Amino acid sequence: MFHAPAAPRPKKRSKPAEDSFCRREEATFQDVRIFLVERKMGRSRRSFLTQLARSKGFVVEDILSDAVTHVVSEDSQSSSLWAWLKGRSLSDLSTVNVLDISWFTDSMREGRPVPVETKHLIQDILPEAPKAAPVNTVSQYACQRRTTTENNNRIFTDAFEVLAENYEFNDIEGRCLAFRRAASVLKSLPWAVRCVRATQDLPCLGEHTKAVMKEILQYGRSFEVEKILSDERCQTLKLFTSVFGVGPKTAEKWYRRGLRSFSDVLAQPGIHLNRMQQSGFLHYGDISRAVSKAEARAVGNIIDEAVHVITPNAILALTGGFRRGKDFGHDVDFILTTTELGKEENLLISIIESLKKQVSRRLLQKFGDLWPKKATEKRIIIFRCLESFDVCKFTINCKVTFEQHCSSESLLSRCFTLLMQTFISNIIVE
DNA sequence: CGGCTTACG
DNA sequence: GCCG
DNA sequence: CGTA
Repeated sequence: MFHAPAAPRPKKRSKPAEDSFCRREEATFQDVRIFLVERKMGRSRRSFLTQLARSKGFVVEDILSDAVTHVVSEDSQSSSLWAWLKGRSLSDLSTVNVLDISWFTDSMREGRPVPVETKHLIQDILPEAPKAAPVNTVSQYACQRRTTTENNNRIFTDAFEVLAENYEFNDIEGRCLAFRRAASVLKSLPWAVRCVRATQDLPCLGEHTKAVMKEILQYGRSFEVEKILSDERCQTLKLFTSVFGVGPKTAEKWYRRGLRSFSDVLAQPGIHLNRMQQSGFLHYGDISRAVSKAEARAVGNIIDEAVHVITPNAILALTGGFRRGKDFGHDVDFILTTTELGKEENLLISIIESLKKQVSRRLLQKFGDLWPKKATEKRIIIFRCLESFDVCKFTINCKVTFEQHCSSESLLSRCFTLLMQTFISNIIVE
């Protein structure tokens, strides 16, 4: 064990405690002026430590002023300490050493102020970066913003989307994009904008967008937007582009031919619809209708079955809007994960083949007498099948669309009868 | 003043 | 239109 | 050109 030295230490630099070194000019260490933070330390311990330090020739200040060089605290919760320090109107906090009690005890032990080391420092947790910055800082990049379920700024985003669409119809892509971005930023806010000043630090909002917002805040409507909405050409182009397979160019072409309605288009002898547009008209109602969460889950179950026949260990997870808690969506997103590298090879193709057969089988069971006369599988399109994505070792990003025409009301059949847009994305192997 | 996502059918 |  |  350790034993106390038999003889007292020959000569410590200790001074008699009763001597008063309270006065600065008599202290040994003139350039170190300590302030002890009472919080968490307590008044009695503070006064004890003050006396101790002064007895050893240290300067201890009673009040926190610009004269203080070393602030010592027992409160290791730096955020609250720094918040308190910032509240004391010191001229320059950055020149003050903010120290743990360990610096003080080390210094007492040594009988002199020990050099300040990193271990002694109580550092401010990123000078108000995590506290104040996120409150009104919104990334200019959509992928760095939260995707919210709520849109607290619909009055503005609806207006922006009208303007964006109008610029798109007029082939002004830049401005179109700008208004889409502005709408996207406002959609990401967890709060409703009440005055233009509140948009001060938001990205993608500039002179024009803010003017529109100001107008809406003031009058509840935008003159510019209303003018667009009342425009016949815009209305017609909007109608035409609502058909799957019909974009701004085709819509414009039809409009210029004098066509104004679907019947005009369908009755027009010279118009030949491509496959996409044929599907678009054929399934117009189904495509327009939202997909419910129950339908999304049902679609998931069906795909899940097919997946497990092929790769029993693979995991299919709902993602996208439904995973975020949305009740309705326009598509259904999944992430399919395989357990081993290589298992994803041809998986998507196999699943699609399997689903094709399953669709036929199920519909045959359910509508045996109708099959295959009325319910005919039309096609399966694989839109994308890529091997890329930095974040994963391997991914397949694939959009699968297949359609099935059938007129049943049942949930199961609706999964197949509506144009089932299933976004099987990111087949990930980690 | 130029750029504004990218790939596929 | 907004941004770098 | 249209879709995702």
